[in-house]
Amino acid sequence: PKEEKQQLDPNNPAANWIHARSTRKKRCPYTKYQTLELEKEFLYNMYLTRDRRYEVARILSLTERQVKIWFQNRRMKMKKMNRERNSKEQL
Amino acid sequence: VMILRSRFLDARRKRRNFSKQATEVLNEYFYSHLSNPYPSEEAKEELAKQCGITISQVSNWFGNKRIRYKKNIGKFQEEANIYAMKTALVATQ
DNA sequence: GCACTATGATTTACGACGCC
DNA sequence: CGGCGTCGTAAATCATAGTG
Repeated sequence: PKEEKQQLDPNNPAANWIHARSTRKKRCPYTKYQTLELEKEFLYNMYLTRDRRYEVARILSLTERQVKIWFQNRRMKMKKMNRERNSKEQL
Repeated sequence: VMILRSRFLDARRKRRNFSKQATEVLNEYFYSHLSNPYPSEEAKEELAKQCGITISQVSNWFGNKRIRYKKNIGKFQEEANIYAMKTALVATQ
């Protein structure tokens, strides 16, 4: 039938899905203090103004880009937590 | 407050390994889609249902599997052969 | 029990794409 | 157009489960 496609790569199982950006900055875990301050700021408001972002970055010795991305990730985390919470309450 | 909160959140790291059958299902999908092991949202839903786990857990499993496979293909060769043979058997039936 | 590995989950950092 | 939004992911790391 139609299993010939599988045989195309026995030893080379299509390493096509190897992305790997060589220029990407290595992940560097934030300190407890940095995380705590970021969480406090997030509690205050989930979205940063430009000025708050500048301030937070300065205080925590992070770049504004890092702070921006941290908030983006944190919002996604919250969304995921809410999703799980909702599905549990449905039982 | 934040300490209590983080403790609560860390409790989620309590885990149990997936059942043998669930791992079986996930591996079958992974090795039969080795050229593109990225299940669609629908496929994830189906796998989650079959395995009795959440969609997030399916995503986590594939994320971990892809990177760990890529990092050491040799280590997974035997496993890959087993599942390749398994799907080949199914195809002949 | 203890050291070590396997494994599931979480955390940084982007690319792709969307909206204003 | 630029910049910040979400979404899905890579890769590293964390924390615990499993194993010898």
